[in-house]
Parts: sequence; structure tokens; C-alpha cells
Amino acid sequence: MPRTVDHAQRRATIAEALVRLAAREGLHAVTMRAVAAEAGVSLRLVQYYFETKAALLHATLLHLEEASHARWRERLAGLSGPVPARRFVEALLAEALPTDERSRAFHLVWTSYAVLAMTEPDLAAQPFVAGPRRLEQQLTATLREAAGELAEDTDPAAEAARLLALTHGLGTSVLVGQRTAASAEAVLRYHVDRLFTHRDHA
Amino acid sequence: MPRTVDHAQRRATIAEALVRLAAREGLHAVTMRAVAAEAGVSLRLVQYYFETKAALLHATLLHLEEASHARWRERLAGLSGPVPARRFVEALLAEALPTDERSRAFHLVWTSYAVLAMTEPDLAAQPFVAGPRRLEQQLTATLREAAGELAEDTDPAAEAARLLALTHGLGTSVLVGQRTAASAEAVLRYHVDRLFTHRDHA
DNA sequence: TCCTTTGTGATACCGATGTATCATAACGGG
DNA sequence: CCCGTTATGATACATCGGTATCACAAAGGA
Repeated sequence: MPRTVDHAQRRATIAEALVRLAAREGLHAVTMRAVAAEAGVSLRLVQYYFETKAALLHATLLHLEEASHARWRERLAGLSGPVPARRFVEALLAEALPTDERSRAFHLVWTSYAVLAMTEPDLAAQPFVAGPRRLEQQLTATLREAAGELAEDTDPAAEAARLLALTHGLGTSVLVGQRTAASAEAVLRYHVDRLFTHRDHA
Repeated sequence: MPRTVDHAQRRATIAEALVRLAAREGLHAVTMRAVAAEAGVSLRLVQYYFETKAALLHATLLHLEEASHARWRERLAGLSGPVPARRFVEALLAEALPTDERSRAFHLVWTSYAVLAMTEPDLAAQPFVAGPRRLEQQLTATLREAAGELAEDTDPAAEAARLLALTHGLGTSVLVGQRTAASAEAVLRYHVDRLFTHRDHA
């Protein structure tokens, strides 16, 4: 095979070009030609590696999700031994706010795609429901096990829902420029402080 | 003038057709022709009342915002005398969740447009930043005045931000079908219960 | 009455976009 | 050595969408 570069790597290159482009100019500006230009390859190449535009978008989405999970696992790996629930939550949420450029791109594409999925049920089947739902269940379980660290009179399921919805809402307001990432982090800390028992809020 | 119907009314008719269409098939399906078909008028008519597509979208957005404010004022008008802060907050949030069809349409269009504004700063200048920001300030003031009704150790500004971000996040998760409107309302009640002093949580 | 303004229809135009086609290189195995 | 599979380029095609143009009707004032 006259493979100059690896197939999978090329696909990743193109997917990342798509993400850059979408983050900079919006998902509506993501055309096959524009992606090709951003990646510095020919239109035909994009067609070759992804037969259709839908396939390209789908693959990119998976790529994004995987990358996000990887960063999250990495963040958790930094914590040794039995992870306190609070650290776990903080690691999760740190990844879930659009603080740096990369994270901003991730959220922008994800949100754009989620909006599409709102009116196209076949899209919604995939990660937009399953992903967050699984996350919420996992978080609920974590909180339930760590009931001792929590403030009194808390319901783990409701707290998990609250954390995720709040984080997502804050993320959106950062994306539209209503508030800064730092201010969003402050609100999130405020929330987490109140979720965990008050006696040791650092 | 050979005006068969009122100009403003015709514009409203078209704007509402746009909202219906966008709520059903997504903002990407909103084309001049499709709006015309949905409204049951000719393409030329849409062009006549709104010179350009951008103008049509902008006008529709204002129409939506005005309608939402009207419903909110109406809800508040039902409360007589000095409104308790809790009632005020509940009226506000009740309007801010996509419970009925109309509200769902509103949120879908608003969210779609907000996503566009994330990458087109000239759009963001308009209601997407100013509106929520004003709302948050108003809510902050309301909470500050009602400090007596609130739980101890609360920061009005942070609480306002939390309420709005949480509500928006919940609304989004309802739109993508992750959770039902009823479940979102339950989480919101849970939150409001904890925001206001515990002794009289009904 | 006629002419100007307002309202409505049919249709044309042009650019963009997803996809398809044709050609051709590069390389490895028989 | 040559043939087929993989990889890449140039370009064509059909459609769609925003906008523009031309024609015309209806009505009210001069």
C-alpha cells in the first residue's frame, strides 16, 4: 500500500480540523470543502476517508467524546488512593467547563450538535442522551456512597442532576460571552462548597 | 392602500410560522421558502415584509422575547400585593422551563440562535448577553431585598447566577429528551426549597 | 380619470454544497 | 514484471437557497 501516513491518523487530523473550524466559525460553516482547506488536504481526501458528511460528523463526535473522557481519566489518575467524593466531583466539573481553547471547542461543537439532535431524533439516539444519563447515574452513585461527606438533608439523585445541569448552564453562558470562565468557576465552587459539609470548606 | 390585512399582523403571522417550523424541524430547516409554505403565503410575501433573511430572524427573535416577557408579566400579575421573593422566583422559573409546546418552541429557537451567536459576535451583541445579564441583575436585587426569607449564609449574586444557570441547564436537558419536564421541575423545586429557609418548605 | 403607492405572483440568477466520475499515481504480491 | 488495491487529484453535476427582476392588481388622491 502506498500509505504515506497512517489511515487512522489522517482521520484524526481531519476530525480535528473540523473541530477547529467549528469552534472558530460555527457548525454551519463546516462544509466538506472548508474542512479540507482547514486540514490542508483536498476535498477528495475528505471524501475518501469519510464517505459522507454525516459519517464525518459522527466520527468527529466520537473523537471528541473519547478525547474528553481521556482528559478526565487523566485528571482522576492524578488522585491517588481512595478518591474523596469532593475531589472526584471537582475533577469532573473542571473538565466540564470551557476554560481553555480546547475545552471551548469541545463544548461548542457538542452544543451545536445537541441542538441539531433536538429536532432529529435519530441523532439524539446516540451520545446526547446516553452519555449524560450515564454520567448522571455514575455521579449519583458516587454521591450516595459519600453521603458522609455531604451536607445534611441531601438527595444524591437530585444533587447529581443539579450539579450537571448547573455546570452545563454555566458552560453555555461562558460560550455566549455572558460570563467569564473564572466567574463560572466561582459559582461552581460556591455550589460545591454548599453541597459538601460546611465545616471544612477550604 | 389595498391592505387586506394589517401589516403588523402579517409580520406576526410569518414570525410565528417560523417558530413553528424551527421547533418542528430545527433552525437549519428554516428557509425563506419553507417559512412561506408554513405560513401559507408566497415566497415573495415573506421577502416583501422582511427584506432579508437576517431581518426575518431578528424580528422573530424580538417577537419571541416580547411574547415570553408578556407571559411572565401575566404570571406575576396573578400575585397580588407585595410579592414574596419565593413566588417571584417560582413565576420566573416556571416560564423558563420548556413545559408546554409553546415554551418548548421558544427555547428551541432561542437555544439554536444562541449557538449561532457563539461564533458570530455581531449577533451576540443583541439579546443573548444583554437579556440574561439584565435578568440576573434583577434577580440578584430581588434576592438581596429578600435576604430575610433566604437560608443562612447565601450570596445573592451567586444564588441568582446559580438559579439561572441551573434552569437553563435543566431546560436544555429536557429539550434533548434526556429528562422529562416534570423531573426538571422537581429538581428545580428541590433547589428552591434549599435556597429559601427550610422552616416553611411546603 | 389617471398616476403613484402598496401589495402580490411567477420566475430568473448566481453562488454554494454534497456527491459522483474519471483519471492516475504508488506500491506490493503473484 | 505487471496487475490490482490503495490513495489522490481535477472536475462535473444536480440541487438548494437567498436575492433580484418583471409584471400586474388594487386602491386612493390629484
